[in-house]
Amino acid sequence: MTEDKRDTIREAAIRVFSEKGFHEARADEIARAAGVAVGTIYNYFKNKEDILLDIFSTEFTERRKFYEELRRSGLPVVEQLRQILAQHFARLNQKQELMRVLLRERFEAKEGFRERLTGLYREMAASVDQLIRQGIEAGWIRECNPKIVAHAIFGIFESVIGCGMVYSPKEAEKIFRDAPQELAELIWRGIGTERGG
Amino acid sequence: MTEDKRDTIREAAIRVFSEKGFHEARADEIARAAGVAVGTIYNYFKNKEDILLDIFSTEFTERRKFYEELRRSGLPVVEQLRQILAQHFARLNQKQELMRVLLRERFEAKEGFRERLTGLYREMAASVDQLIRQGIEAGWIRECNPKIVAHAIFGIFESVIGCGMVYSPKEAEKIFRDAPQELAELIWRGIGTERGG
Amino acid sequence: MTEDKRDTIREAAIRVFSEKGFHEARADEIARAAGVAVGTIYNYFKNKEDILLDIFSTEFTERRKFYEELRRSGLPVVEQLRQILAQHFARLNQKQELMRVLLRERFEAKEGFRERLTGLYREMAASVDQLIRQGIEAGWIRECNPKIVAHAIFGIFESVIGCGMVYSPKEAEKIFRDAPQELAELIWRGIGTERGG
Amino acid sequence: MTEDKRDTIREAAIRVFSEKGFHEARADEIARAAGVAVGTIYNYFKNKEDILLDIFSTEFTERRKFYEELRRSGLPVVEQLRQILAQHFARLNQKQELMRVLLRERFEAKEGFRERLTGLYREMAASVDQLIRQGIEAGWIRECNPKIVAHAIFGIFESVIGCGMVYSPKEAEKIFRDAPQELAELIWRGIGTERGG
DNA sequence: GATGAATGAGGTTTCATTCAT
DNA sequence: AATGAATGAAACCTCATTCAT
Repeated sequence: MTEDKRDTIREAAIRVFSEKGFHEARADEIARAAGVAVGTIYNYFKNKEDILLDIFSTEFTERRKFYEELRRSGLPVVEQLRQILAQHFARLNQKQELMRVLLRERFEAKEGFRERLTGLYREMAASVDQLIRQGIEAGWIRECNPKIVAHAIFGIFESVIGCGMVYSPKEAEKIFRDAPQELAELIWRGIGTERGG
Repeated sequence: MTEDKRDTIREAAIRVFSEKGFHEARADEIARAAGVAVGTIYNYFKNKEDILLDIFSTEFTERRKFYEELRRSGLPVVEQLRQILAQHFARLNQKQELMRVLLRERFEAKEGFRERLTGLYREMAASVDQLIRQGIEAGWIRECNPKIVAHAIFGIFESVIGCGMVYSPKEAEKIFRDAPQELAELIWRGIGTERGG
Repeated sequence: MTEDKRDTIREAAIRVFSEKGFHEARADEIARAAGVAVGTIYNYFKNKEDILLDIFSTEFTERRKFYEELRRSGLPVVEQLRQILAQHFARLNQKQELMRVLLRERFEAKEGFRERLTGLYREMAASVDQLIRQGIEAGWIRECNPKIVAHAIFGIFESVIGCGMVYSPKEAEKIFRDAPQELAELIWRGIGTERGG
Repeated sequence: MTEDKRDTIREAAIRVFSEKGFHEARADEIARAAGVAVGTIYNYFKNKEDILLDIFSTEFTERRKFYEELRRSGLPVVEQLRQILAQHFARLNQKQELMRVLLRERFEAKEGFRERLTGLYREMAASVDQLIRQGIEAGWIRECNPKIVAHAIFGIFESVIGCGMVYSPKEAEKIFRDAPQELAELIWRGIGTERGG
């Protein structure tokens, strides 16, 4: 099946981008990592940037789906937020390479390309923003600027990836293990009301 | 004076890197922005990477100095942390372009280069880490993993820059204005004990 | 076949190097001479220097093979030397451009590169050196310092190329025609014993 | 005195050219070797090429003077040739760096520049050529093509320099010591008549 | 006359992308 | 659909030369 090959290439690209960064990643390295010829990449993607965009939109499509399901779930707001945190921390562990790529290349600057990335980003933040608003209305979350706080929460997620790139694998492993609890605690205390969290 | 020229070039590079990102920034664009010829850049810097490294180490040297002065100040730990937050938020506003560069290029991956950057990063995080430990001992900060929390705090700072890059200038301005209070609040609630903060 | 292309590029480079000298030869000129794009050169050679090295080692490999065959031929020493002279003079005519390159660039000085060239050179001289020693033992060649004389013989060969570069083509042609006899005579008288040569 | 400075620079250039070759020699390296600023070089020489040309013409002017004095000396032809050999071998030892430069850069190819160098070269060869003709007429030198032989003699001189560049300093020293006798012998036997040499 | 910081033309090399097989 | 050799635009950087001091 043809979608298979596209996936293979994307996954290979994630590994290479994660290792070298988008700009230092060479097309033939991605090809080698994917076990195909360079030319094959261009049968499935318009160009290198297109792979990166696909990585982002694949991930963000999944997230969007998750947010929508959550929204339709009818669960209490606090529980929804709790699940978002849980979900994010889980992915940080399971998909470290992907997360590195998303973290690093999120501000990729080429004309027209960045707009699409930031668009995806804004949309994702908006979901959390909305949830926070509802939490405030419901009295579970203290009065705050939901947009700023939503981004701060993502900033906290990203700090974990950052640690993973800055410390030795051994130290990083410890951090990855403890971060979910630590940071969920930080966030809940940070945004909850006295009766909430 | 010759240090002037080096500064001029570094400042110009910050503007261009901030706009285009390190990899998309062309040497002659930096030169034009600095009002010098391309060759002149290379009289002051070994290569393009060397400029980026200089940007980081100039900034991080300043930060280190600030941390050290603070440490020697004898101020209570909470006050020290408060000043660090204040200082960081102030810089976020005053030096947006510089902060963008630091945020974006912090994981630049070229062999040997990344090690130096991450070294600077670790060192900076260690200062805050230590402060948190002292805060815990003094009973102003709740029991937590200081390393993880230190990085989370930087993640929160960075989320502001991220906002600045994702939203329109007008929206960004609002965010930059409100973020310091909002996020200081988030952090204090997040890490303080009941009696602290 | 892919070896074809490498050969084509090497031959083109010989023509350009011979005309302009290694340093004045531009990569795109070599490409044009080879009828390929610049990039193609770098699919077959690491860099410009690598082409030059390849020119030398291709030629010197051939020479070495010739010397070895001769050595195994069981021919009398004098006959072997005679054939070496004949062979060299023949090549001076047939491969003037190549010989110019070998003459000119033989002392190319870049770190690590020169060592490889001079190594090839020493080896070639050693073959003749050894032959001269045998000739002395056999009584066909007068007592002399074989190493110095071996190099002198190569110096004599090279003087022909030098002529070819210093005089007009018409004059050069005459020189190339007469040099073999003239110089073989010079050499035999110079090194032979009364009964030898 | 101003001629002093010009000499200083030329001598420094000889050292650097001899070490690195003309093309790899940097202007500021020459300046450093001469103990002057780069700019100073250009007060005395039009450009880098001009220094090389000056090296050649200084040397060749001296040689020409030597040849002319010899010609006017009224010495027998054989003695004149003997002195030329002696003189050349002496210089090989005393001015090794200079000789290396002359050997290496003699075919330097830049348009218009090479013509001037080869002109100097032809002229020098012509002197020996003429001497050989006289030697033939006088019956001291065997019938031969004087132009070819003249160049061969220079080729033999040059082979000594070549040795000096190819072998270790220790080996080279031995060669330099023995070469004059060895090669004078080679030349005399090579070109002399039975009663001559 | 001496200086050396500034200049900028130009060369080597890389690497994303194409396209004939 | 897959291949990978060929392409050539484009970027970094060098370094001979200049000229204001």
